[in-house]
Amino acid sequence: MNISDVAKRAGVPAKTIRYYEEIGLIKPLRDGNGYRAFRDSDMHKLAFLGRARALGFTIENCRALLALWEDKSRASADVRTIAKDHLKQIEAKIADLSAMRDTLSDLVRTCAGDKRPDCPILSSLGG
Amino acid sequence: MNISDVAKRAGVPAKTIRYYEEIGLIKPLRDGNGYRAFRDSDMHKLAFLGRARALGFTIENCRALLALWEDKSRASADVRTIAKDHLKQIEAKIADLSAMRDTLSDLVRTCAGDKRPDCPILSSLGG
DNA sequence: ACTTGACCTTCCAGTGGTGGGAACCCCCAT
DNA sequence: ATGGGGGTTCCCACCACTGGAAGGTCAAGT
Repeated sequence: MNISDVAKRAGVPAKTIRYYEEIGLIKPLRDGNGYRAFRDSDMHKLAFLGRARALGFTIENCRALLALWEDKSRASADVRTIAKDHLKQIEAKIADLSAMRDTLSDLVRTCAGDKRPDCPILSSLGG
Repeated sequence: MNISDVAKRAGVPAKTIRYYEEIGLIKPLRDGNGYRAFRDSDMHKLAFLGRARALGFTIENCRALLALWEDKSRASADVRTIAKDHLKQIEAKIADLSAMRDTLSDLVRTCAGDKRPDCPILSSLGG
């Protein structure tokens, strides 16, 4: 399989695949002409990575998860720890954004939004 | 005022202040020795920027908001448009993160997290 | 006068995870 | 032989900083 085939099948852009090879997440073989030759196992890894990234895991977490996935004698506790930590971070980010949203929607609601210069949004930012 | 004073007072790191000058958000004067000499107006701008950034506005939005803040004949509609757009983006991000959180918390809940290798998290990522 | 230490300055590099594009190679059909 | 659509490496850009090195300046203490 060439890179564009595996990109389509795994749902990961070719550029990203090259990057993942560069940082050692995958190690595709090479054909005589220098082209990357992807095995099914490479494609499965890439699809795994695509799904993990879609859940917001960092690359380093992905690396750890991939290693656990490959390790048939892993303890699910190790996986769960990573996922739980990540979940916590996501929840923290949601909390931050929700606070911003609340403040902002208050400001947007109280701003007339007309031709006059009076603006609670600017007043609030001005202190 | 020197940079560390204004940093403390405006609540913006000195490094960030230098960066804001570099990209033209503020234009502090200079003393004979080359030190930046901040006026009160510079500090107020920096405090404004700090609050806008805390609400998640991009630098370019901050630049626009700052210009409107300075413009005493602005229309509040222009401010409101920027804030509303930004609010929409925040809400979109919250939606994305919430979807991740839901999926992740399901997976974390169904994972035993013990010494055994069976793991719904990895199964889900594996496809 | 000298030293110390806390400031200040500029400049350069790196972050994360791609995306864009240049310059070049390879293969196949016409 | 030519064209087009693959592939390759390499470097730059993004966003908004952050860290660090190398060196100038200032005020206080000895």
